Amino acid sequence: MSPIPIYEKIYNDILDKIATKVLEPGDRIPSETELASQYGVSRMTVRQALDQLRTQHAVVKRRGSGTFVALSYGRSRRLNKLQAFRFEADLENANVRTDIKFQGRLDPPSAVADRLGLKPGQDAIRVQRVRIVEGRPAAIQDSWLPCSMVPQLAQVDLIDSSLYRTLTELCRIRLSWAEQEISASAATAEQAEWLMIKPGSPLIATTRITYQDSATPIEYSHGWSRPEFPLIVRLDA
Amino acid sequence: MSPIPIYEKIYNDILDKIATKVLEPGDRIPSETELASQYGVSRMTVRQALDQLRTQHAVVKRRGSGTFVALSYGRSRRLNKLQAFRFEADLENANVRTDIKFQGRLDPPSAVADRLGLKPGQDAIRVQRVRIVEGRPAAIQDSWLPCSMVPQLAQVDLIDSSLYRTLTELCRIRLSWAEQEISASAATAEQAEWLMIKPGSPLIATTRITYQDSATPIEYSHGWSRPEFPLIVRLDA
DNA sequence: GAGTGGTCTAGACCACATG
DNA sequence: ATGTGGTCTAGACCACTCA
Repeated sequence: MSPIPIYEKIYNDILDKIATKVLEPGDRIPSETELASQYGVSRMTVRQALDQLRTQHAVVKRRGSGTFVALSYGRSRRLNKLQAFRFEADLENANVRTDIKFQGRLDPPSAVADRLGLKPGQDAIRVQRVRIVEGRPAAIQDSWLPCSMVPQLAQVDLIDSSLYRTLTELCRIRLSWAEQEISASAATAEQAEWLMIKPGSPLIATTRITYQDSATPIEYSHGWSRPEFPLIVRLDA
Repeated sequence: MSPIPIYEKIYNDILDKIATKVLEPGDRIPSETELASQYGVSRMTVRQALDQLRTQHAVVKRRGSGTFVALSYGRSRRLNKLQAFRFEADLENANVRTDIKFQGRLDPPSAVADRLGLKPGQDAIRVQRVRIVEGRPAAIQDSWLPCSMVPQLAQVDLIDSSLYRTLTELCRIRLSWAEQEISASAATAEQAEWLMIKPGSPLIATTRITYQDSATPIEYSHGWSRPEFPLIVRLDA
């Protein structure tokens, strides 16, 4: 069997057609039977591709009527995908710079060791960054990772200053899921200085644990963003 | 064919077994082949049930090894489900009271009319509430709804003070999905008074549009919560 | 009535994990 | 070597929508 499943190919083909505007929001896509004969596969295989598209809200199915490109596709999947970890992902056309405040190996505080499941004596790597959008400081990101899993991270230059890209591309680590807590806080003196705002100003405060697989934490991080950079979440019934 | 699909029954059966601790986190559930013969159905039907469970993170599949009850099931699906709209949903054992500050029919400001897709002259209903948890004010919720869709809402008593329950149970409206923007803000004088905090204190600020179906808005709302009541989001690869 | 998606069958071969 | 889940087939009948 070919290395990539057929339904994956069908899925990608349709996603491409949406991205390149061959299929536009509201358009009907070929019926399941039609796609099956086009690709020379059985209908169940086509359905597998369409199910995947539906889960991601790329298409909407209407029984008796057809399958349609979702109206809102392209917007509104900001935070539900792990991809959103890349700070840049939501700011595609923006000019993003990064100021690395600290990067190195440390004995982690106990709160960090707990979240990462580290035993006493095991080191962690801390990466502390300020993200700058269009010349203005926008967010502070403070990440901790188990040293044993990514030893090289203590010295290496981050690809594009992106921890996400460095982990996936350089360290070959597959990020799987994350739990993120979102709150608000008043800027401390240091945060205020880094973000060029007044101490006490409200900030979006996030805490995140990212997992490699169902239960192995790979990153524990805190973030503080200026309110002009809100998070967007899509909720489903 | 029976009114409810077979895979739905299998799905519910397994979910029940998890809820009643017959199956505990980490346990292996019967193999697909085994379930197929137990229920007297084909394997594809069983897979449909299991896929549904996996999408909801109730189970984890491991190729060559089996299907297992997820370790974290029960926690961590807080904000991803529309059900989370019920303010109480995340505070199950907490004592929640509600102070209704305003409930009635109004000519909506243009920002509200825009989001709800109202034409000039069409009224809206505003419901402004303060949620009180364990005797302490926790959040302000300010909702706007199209009067034409829920005219009775102007006078009726909210079921349990829950807009979510009133809409679904009394108005028979099926909420479908929502887009929520999360930011932070400093408490105004009025907000500070209602929440019994100091003016200028940081608050979690949310803006939400809830839809009845793929594109019909039914609610536009703002919320301000004290930071002690963070939101939790699960992100997937 | 013709076409669509929803459900379901009874098989098959494969890649992978574990003993 | 055995058993698991991953992929796939070539059909089938049903419920629904729309012309």
